[in-house]
Amino acid sequence: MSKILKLASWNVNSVKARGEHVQKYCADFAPDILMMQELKGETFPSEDFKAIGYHSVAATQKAYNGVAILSKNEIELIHDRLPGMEDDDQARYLEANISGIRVINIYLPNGNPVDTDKFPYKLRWMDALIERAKILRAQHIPFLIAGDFNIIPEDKDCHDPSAWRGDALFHEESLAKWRSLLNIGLYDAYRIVDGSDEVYSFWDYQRGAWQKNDGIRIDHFLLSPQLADQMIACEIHKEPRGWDRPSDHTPIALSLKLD
DNA sequence: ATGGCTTTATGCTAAAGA
Repeated sequence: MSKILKLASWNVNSVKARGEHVQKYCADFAPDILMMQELKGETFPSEDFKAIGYHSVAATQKAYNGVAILSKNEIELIHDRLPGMEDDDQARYLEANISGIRVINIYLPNGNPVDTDKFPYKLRWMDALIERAKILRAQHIPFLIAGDFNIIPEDKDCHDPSAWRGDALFHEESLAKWRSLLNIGLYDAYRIVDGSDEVYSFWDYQRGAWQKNDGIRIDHFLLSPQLADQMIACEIHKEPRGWDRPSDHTPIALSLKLD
């Protein structure tokens, strides 16, 4: 009898400001694992999630960044910073074993403006992620990388490609690193089933972007080959973006068949 | 007129997000 594991990833844009939304999402969708990014606070409200049946691990810092994993099953923390970026003081990486799977939650640097140090930092971070993924592939560990990648993979992943040319999210150098990551043998879960076009995961708060569906797909699940075989579904849950005082991102969800 | 956000913080302006 096989079991289904439901995972989701969501950039919440402050876990403090979005506490009720996260609780509602957990009640509605009941993910076994929820990965969150942009917690934006030094403390993580683990007790609030324990009260609804979730273990949690978090990497936090004051005001910026921050990532957390919630799980109904036990979590074995492996790394709370990206190997190869030991000097990085930004909270952007968690790696853990859950239910026999290596789960990696990332908040990949934005990289804008591209004429500042922020862009090379993004590229360096991606290089380290590629190296980490190569090691896990070589060890034949079934793993997935989920989170806010701050990468628009292709033209069809944004409403208006011309508006994003040269941006760090759509820059040739960023996309080259993205392709290197895929070429290790990872699969963009949303495209395994060739998910619908004009479905995005982020809409800017400004210029009526949500109302016009002027969005971008930058939140992703990358799967190692074995997990790609076990995938049942991958979909973007648009509803939370329409809630009152929402995050500017909406969750992406993945269902896996476990042996 | 049209579209002028949202969050955090040694706070009342600035920085960051994307």
